[in-house]
Amino acid sequence: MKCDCENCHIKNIFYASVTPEELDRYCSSRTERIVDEKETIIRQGAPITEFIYLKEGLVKLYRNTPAGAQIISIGKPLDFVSLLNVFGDEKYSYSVSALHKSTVCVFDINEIKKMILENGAFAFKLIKTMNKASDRVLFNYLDINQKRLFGRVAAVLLEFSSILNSDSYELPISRKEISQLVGMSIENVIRTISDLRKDKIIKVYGKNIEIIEKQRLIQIRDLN
Amino acid sequence: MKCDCENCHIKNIFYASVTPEELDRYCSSRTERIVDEKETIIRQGAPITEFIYLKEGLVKLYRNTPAGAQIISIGKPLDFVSLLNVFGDEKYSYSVSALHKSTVCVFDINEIKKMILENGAFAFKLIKTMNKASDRVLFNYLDINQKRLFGRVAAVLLEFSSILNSDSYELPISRKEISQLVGMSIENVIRTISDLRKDKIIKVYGKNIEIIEKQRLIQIRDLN
DNA sequence: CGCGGCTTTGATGTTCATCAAGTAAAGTGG
DNA sequence: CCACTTTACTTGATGAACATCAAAGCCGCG
Repeated sequence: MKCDCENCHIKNIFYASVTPEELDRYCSSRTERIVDEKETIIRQGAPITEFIYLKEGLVKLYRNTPAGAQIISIGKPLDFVSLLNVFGDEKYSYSVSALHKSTVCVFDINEIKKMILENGAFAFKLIKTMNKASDRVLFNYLDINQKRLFGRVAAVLLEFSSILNSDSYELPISRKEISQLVGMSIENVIRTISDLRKDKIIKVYGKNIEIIEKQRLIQIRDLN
Repeated sequence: MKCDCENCHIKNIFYASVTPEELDRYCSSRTERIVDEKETIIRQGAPITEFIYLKEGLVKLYRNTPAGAQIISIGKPLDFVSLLNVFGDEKYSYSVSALHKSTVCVFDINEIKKMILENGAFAFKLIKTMNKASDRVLFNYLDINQKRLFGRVAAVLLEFSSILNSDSYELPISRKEISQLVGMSIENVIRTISDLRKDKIIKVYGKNIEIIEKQRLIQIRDLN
């Protein structure tokens, strides 16, 4: 398989200081895997043997708890999927599954480890990238936590608008999953969406969302 | 200043594969700083020029938001204080201040960067350690979020019991700070502590807490 | 066609924030 | 050291935000 991905983080990180042999090894240690919607990419509790990167599509990171499923983060293209604690732990503490048909790049984790050990520039850029990624997840969570129902739902709708780069899109997740993402009951999530519809801030046809009054939605997000 | 700290993470990380010159450089680039209770160690918004490590004492990581202060995590000895995004960002996105008189070890961030670039084994162990640390913060937050008032307060009381290694201790933080840590109102935090006292699960004299029925407190944490 | 899961709305009760008001404790200036 | 101010703490009362329960419609799938 050729290394033809323009925007690949790993490759760009690697390019900074790479010998031809290293690039060869990088290319041959990589495999692409296509996963269908709803397919599981990483299973909570499974041993960590791979380092995974989302080339295309959309995924959710979540974990099962005694109180039910909890969605930790939505993964966009060019995000690491092996986001948290890949090197610090033996087993995954969360699951990842595809929201759309997606393509992931898979490396043997020992290959990445080797690269870290042998190539300091790669190690440094990887630290930087992983730092940024886990920071984003944590602060997103901290932000959501300060908001109430309306603010949380507005934040989710705007986040997908930003990810999908459109004010009119098909929701990649169910109402129930929104409730698992914002940590509130499904009934109240639905009620909130209905209220936003009744106030003509959004239009809703099933899974299709159209943001009508973006400024008001942003206000609701920021003031609630 | 000598490198005499038995348990120092950085040093232990470094020992794995260290030349005498490297250890020398490590020692000379380190400075110890003693901070008083309530003194600020890191200020949100300040440029990141140092890499900081908590040798002794207790600190809080927090950030200021439009909705008020929010405590992100409590830092114990041997924790990194420069926990999140030290390499990924230009400025600190949170503050750190001392809850007790504390001792921190300070490195020039460029020295740490150099070590990463030049010593792969150091880089790998640092990644591992940072991964674990940010994981702990995130999952602690995810856990707290699934609990209600009683469970959250019980979790905080038990966490300090574990950190201070005793069932009878002086609370290192105020009631208000507990409320900023668990994300609930100060009045309800106080009410909850009072209720636990009335049920004879804990004894309270001002800042002094004595856990009487630890098993029940653990139950309250886990079932609420 | 019928079953199970997802969605929706209404009704009800719980959990929690907020307001109010007072006490205790800790810092401040004379 | 004392009067003064501020900050932390505490309890009660009220209403808002939210979860839960109930019932019904919808949709996909075997």
